[in-house]
Amino acid sequence: MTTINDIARLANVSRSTVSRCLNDNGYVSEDARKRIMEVIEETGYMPSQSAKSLRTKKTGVIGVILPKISTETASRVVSGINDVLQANQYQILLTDTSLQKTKEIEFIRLLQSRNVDGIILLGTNKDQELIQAIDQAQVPVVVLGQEIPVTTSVVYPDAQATSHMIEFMLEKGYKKIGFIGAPETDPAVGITRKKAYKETLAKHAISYRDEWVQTGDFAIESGYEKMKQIMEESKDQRPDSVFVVTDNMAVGAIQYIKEQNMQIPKDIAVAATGASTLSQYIEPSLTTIDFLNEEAGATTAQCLLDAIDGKKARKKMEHTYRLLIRNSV
Amino acid sequence: MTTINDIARLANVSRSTVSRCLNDNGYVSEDARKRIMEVIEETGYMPSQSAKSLRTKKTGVIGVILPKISTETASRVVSGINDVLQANQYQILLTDTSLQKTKEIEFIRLLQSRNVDGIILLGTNKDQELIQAIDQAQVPVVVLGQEIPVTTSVVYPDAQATSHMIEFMLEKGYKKIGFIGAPETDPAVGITRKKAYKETLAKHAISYRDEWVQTGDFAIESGYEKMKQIMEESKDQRPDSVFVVTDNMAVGAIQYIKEQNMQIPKDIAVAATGASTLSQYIEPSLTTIDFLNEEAGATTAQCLLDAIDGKKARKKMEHTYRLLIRNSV
DNA sequence: TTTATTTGTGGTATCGATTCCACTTTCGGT
DNA sequence: ACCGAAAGTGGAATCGATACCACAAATAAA
Repeated sequence: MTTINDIARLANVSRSTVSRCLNDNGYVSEDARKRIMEVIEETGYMPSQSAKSLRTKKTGVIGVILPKISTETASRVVSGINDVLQANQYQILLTDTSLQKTKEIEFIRLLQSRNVDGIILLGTNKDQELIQAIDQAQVPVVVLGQEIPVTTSVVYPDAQATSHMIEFMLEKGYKKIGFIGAPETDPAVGITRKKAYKETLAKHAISYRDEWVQTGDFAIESGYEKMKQIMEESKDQRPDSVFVVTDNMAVGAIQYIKEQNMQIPKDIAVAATGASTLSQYIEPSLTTIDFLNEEAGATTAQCLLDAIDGKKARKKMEHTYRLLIRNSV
Repeated sequence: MTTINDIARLANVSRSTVSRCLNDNGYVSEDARKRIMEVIEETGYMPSQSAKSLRTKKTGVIGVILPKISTETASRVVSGINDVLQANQYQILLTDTSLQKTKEIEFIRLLQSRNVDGIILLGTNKDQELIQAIDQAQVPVVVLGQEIPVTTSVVYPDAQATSHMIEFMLEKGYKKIGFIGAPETDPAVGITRKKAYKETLAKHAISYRDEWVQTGDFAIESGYEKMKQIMEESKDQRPDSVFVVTDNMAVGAIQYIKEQNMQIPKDIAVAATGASTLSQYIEPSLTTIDFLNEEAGATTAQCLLDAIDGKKARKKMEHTYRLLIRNSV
């Protein structure tokens, strides 16, 4: 591997001059610059980032912690993050917790030892240990998807969007709205959305029925199971519609409903959250909440870059959303 | 930031001893080890990877070059890669070319300047410049998805699987099989699969008809367009089935067929490639080729690790596949 | 007891860059 | 013709680790 010393020797200058030339700071004569560039061209020299960042304390690398990469939401978010980072000459160091919460903390430490300039965490919980790890981090950390007090977080408008969708269903004439939620370990999805569902019903003086409400685990199969449970446990008084907190579970729910030879949305309407590709092409196409994941990722990345540049606002940013009205409601 | 020198000072030893202790090589007394560990615990010290890798020439980072991360195939492959790498203490440095071929070469250089220990490239072409860049790389490069002569490549059994699927269709009684392919810039998908289609027809003495064959651009919409073209250009003698080289385009094709009020597979059967989630839940569920992307990613990662360990076989590995027989054929 | 060998430790060079400082040369202004 | 500033360059310290080497102390073998 050729180093800056080789370049200096071949171009007959000192390595200080080469460095100055490459970083465009300080004075370098046209003559010297030309010779240096030629030698670099010939040798195909590339400066060692390890050496550079040892000296400058900057790596140009951002750590990203994901619950699961092979998920449409995650990969979309990463895509948005990447767009912004790449435009700013940063690269992504990827880690995947496989949904293990302890790994989130582990990776925050690992990434720091790898000298990343900042960390983006797709949040799945608000555990005290996690908050502490974030608080103690030596580099900026921005969280997407959960509101974390000690740092900047970009959150989805879970409450607002859920409420909006429920009201849309009410307007459409559905008054017996069921709900398939997620575990409370995930505050944003598990708690906030359910709370918004309940509150919106209350606001419109619609009674809440326990047997219409179930909690799934994000898997498509779980949507199927929970829908089945709702229907079986409420034979006397069935819901006329159901709001599901993820598209995937909604797909499972639809599968069950179809198997029972019921019509969507005539016999039972289904609304969901996520705007997955699948939601668009399933039969019937799903009315769902689009959280614009790429955009959210981009925003998060921009927040991190701002934080790195010292504009540490430690703010909470609520992202936008839109309702995709299709054929399931 | 606390460094190894701080630890040495606080534990009353030299930094050599701290290093030996941390890397478990050379002799360290129980007494010294205990003191060092205590100090490390107290300070939360983490060794700087920049310094470490400047010295050792190893970063523990693998560069991954993707055509597009927000794609089910890519994210699945990355998931498989990550499983293997994480188990071996490696991290992924992610880059995304947004399908620009020049960026592949750019990233090969960029990743090297970032001192990655190896590179995995999800191949989209076999251009001479790319092959040259791979050949000149200073670190092992393993390519997935295209056969590149100068290095180890893991390839999907495009020909075999396509042929298998066409024969399955023939057995089912479809003799007028159309084809929606991809551009020839992608040799594996664009050339190999089409060649296998033609050869399999020939083998069974079935004539090939130009107006039943179209080339799309991977997008769902393009599948729709190309299916439309086939149907409109062959009004006199329509195909009774079509093989599509990606699931997404098949989804588009199905959409068009449904719009024409034709039945699948009764009026026209559709077979595809990719085993996407979508293919499973669309109506009718797609008969498709599953290339087991996670597994392919894992295999590729393992090949790279082998290459890093000096077992540079420079071999071609053909991955497995399976046919998923569902309801569209 | 003497001689090897094992165990334990610190000193120092090194990896490949950046950056500050000192020094020389060139040049414009008076 | 002189002086001060700008332009151009190299030397040396530094970043935070590793690893080789020399050496001392403890232990084992003769």
